[in-house]
Amino acid sequence: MAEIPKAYDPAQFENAIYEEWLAKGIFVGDPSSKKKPFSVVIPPPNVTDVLHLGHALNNTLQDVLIRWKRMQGFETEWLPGVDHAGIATQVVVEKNLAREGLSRHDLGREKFVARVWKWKEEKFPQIINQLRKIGCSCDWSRTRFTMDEGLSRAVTEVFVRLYNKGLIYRGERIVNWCPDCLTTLSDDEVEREEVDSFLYYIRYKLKGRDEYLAVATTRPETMLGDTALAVNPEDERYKQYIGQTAILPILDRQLRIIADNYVDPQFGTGVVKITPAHDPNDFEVAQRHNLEKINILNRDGTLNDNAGKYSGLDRLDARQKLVEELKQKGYLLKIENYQLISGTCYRCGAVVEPFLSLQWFVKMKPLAEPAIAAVRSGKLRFHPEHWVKTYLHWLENVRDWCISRQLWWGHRIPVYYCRDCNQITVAGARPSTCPGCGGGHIDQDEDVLDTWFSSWLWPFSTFGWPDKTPELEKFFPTRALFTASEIIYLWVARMVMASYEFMGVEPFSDVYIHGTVRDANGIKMSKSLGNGIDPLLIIKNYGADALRASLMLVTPEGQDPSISEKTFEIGRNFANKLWSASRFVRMNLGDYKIRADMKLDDESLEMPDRWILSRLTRTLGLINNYLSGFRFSTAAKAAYDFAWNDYCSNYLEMIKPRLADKRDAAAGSAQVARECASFVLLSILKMLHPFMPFITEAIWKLLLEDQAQSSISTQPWPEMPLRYINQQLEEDVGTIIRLAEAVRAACSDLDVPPSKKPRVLVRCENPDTARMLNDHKEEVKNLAHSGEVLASIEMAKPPLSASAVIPGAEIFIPLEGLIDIEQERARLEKELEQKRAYLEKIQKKLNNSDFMANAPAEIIETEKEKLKKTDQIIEKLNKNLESLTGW
RNA sequence: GGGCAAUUAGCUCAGCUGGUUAGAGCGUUCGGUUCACAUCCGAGAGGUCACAGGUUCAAGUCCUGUAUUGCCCACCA
Repeated sequence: MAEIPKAYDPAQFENAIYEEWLAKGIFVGDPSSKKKPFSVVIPPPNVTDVLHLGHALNNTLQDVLIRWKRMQGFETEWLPGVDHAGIATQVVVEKNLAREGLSRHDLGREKFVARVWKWKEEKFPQIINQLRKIGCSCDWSRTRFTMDEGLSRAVTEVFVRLYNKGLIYRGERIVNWCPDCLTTLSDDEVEREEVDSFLYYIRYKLKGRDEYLAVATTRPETMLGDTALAVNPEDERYKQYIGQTAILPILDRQLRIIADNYVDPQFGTGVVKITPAHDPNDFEVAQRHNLEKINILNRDGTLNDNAGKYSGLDRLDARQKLVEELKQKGYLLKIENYQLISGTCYRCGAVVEPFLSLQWFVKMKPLAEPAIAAVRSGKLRFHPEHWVKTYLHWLENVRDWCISRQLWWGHRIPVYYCRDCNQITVAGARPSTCPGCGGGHIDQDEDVLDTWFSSWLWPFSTFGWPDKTPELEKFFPTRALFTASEIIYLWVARMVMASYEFMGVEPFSDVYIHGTVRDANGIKMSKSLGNGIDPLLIIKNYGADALRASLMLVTPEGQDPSISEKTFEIGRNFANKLWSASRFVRMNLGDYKIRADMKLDDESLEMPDRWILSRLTRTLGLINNYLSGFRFSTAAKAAYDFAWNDYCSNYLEMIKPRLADKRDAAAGSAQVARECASFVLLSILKMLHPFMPFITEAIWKLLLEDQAQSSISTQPWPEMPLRYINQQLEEDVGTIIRLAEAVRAACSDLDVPPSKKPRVLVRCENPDTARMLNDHKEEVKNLAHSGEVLASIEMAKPPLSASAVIPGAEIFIPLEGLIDIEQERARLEKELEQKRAYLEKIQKKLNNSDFMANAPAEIIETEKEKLKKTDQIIEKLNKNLESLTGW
């Protein structure tokens, strides 16, 4: 019989095991299966770059759930894929081009897009490979990309449908403009930060009068686009000026002075310059008052001809020069320091400019309603629950979604313009002739769609929508979505909206929001900071299971995990423990062969066997509960504790002699121990498999030589009938464990070397305990690292012995010649002191008449019981202490 | 300016619906080459549960306020 190799070396087996899973087709979901479906779609990673630790966390969580459900007998489908990530990818590729001294304009649209595709062809397989290394059980036969043919068709279909329904419109609006990326940004793509800036006070002369009105502004250069001044209609200071005309300094443009409630009299001077083309508020004011909108910016952030002599300058340079001129000509009153909230491009960091342009929008209010109702009615749940507030806040205040982007990488907007008659056609395919005039001069809209316009369809477009496919039928709606909180608005809420609009149902029932991975200093891991950890490096150094188990064990539910490379030792050590324990069981099997479907003969089980089965049954119940409630970390810890403490430290230690006993007389007992140890080990492998798929599969194969063809991945999830839970047994073994601990502690305190193997005498309070201990001397000896054990109700304390008290029993360890009286006295006194403090605490409680009057009877009873027991223990400690005097 | 979360041992975190002497891992101290595992085993030290009030017989756990940290949202020029 082959033994399990001594060293746990994950690199030896991980790749081969993954290949085998693939070859067996275990991960492929079958739409024609009769089993109940359980599906998850991956949050498609951006094709911008390879995966980081955050992805490892995100995907491990999904894999744990999917593997658990697969073992539970569901038809599972975990659909993988990658996102084209519009602006993000375009920017990355442009930066790459820049190193060759080229811009995208040097290449032209077609060649540039080809270049991005090339990037995608490179990164895509790398990302897939990483997911495989991590062990993700994705259905690779259904891998999708947001710009592949099918998904592009879905995008066009959705655009056309929404347009025809009146939910997509084209309009002139103030949008966020990135002068470096040369595109519109949605509000969600603009990052806001406080910056130290200035508030400039400028005076505007009134027409035909020698009076001035002072105006405060943070962006003085925008005055070149002013078309009015505004005051609050209730502001007594300025009422008299309403309807008059002011003169714009430098350009001498005539500005109406209007009244609008938007103006806050408390802020600045109470007079606001109105620049309709470059401020969203001013735009609104201009609409109300029918003001002219003068655009002073070019797309690249330089000023245009409307700026007069400042034309051609960058807006920030122009600001300096203009302020200088205002100062010289006496228009500048003062400059104050001011904390400004500045918007910057989330991709390139450039200062975003409010910019008047013609864009495509989605009307969001009607789409938001069912998405709000879904959460209110409980059809859609968040874990942790508090995220519903974030979700609802956004949906309830949702604004129309600007979906056009002036980029080259993305889905082209399916809108066609006739050069001859200006007719607009929105269609799935380019019309050959204009439906309006029959002419053939047709241009497609130059812009592409926001990247989220494809990802909001992800849960159903990936299954073939708009076609009615068997996959869609079987696996949609999906069950759970795993993501970080940053994209609750950008993605999660929009998926819910799209699903209700096009599928009439929510896309998933549970949203699990996990934290963001931070480094040991609590700083968010990011590429730019260089504090990231490469998952592949961790896999190389520690193994994929160590990576996964560590992430699961240390990631607090719903909070950010702090992770350093050392974190992965936890998982690695645990994997090693599991390996070693399996090896130990394996080497003691003799001729016994484990079968995957092995059953236990309950009748022949001995006490430790029945105990570990009781513990196993409880643990499985806990894990099922935790996983059902998306409490992954708690579930992982329960499995970890059971495997390490109950199974390795206590059970295996207790049965060691039985396992190793080769005498004929012990054959039966030894065989039962082998069977039970094997059975529980198999259960441990199964319960750990979702968390640590590789090592559990590897050990599975080593243990089940004859059935090496089977995979643990498709084994049924372990289930234990509740009758295996045995409270009395757990208490008895609890007594044994406490006894052993007391012996070990005494020996350690008194510097008795373990090799000494001292005898242990136990004076029990009742005969049952004594009988139980005498019946299980071997177990006690093994756990206590002691010599002979003898228990009775009238055990005499031998002279010169160490003593200890546990509930229900006193322990004496004869140590003739070894014991240091003073040491032992000190031990007992310390113990006594602790018990006295405890006693005092209980007494205080019981002396409180309010407590006695109000607390439930059972609580009072347990307190009284505690008092009694502690009192007895103190008495025994005192006696044992006294017995030390005179030596 | 709003909202959300967090604050428990040196570090990272458990502690569910209030009631056994507040736990784990790492680190630390001491002791161990017992033939599964030194990626291990055993023992110990280490906590006024951020602060201040309150509810209660009883609060780490519930309420209010404060402080600190982090995140999200926000068109006051």
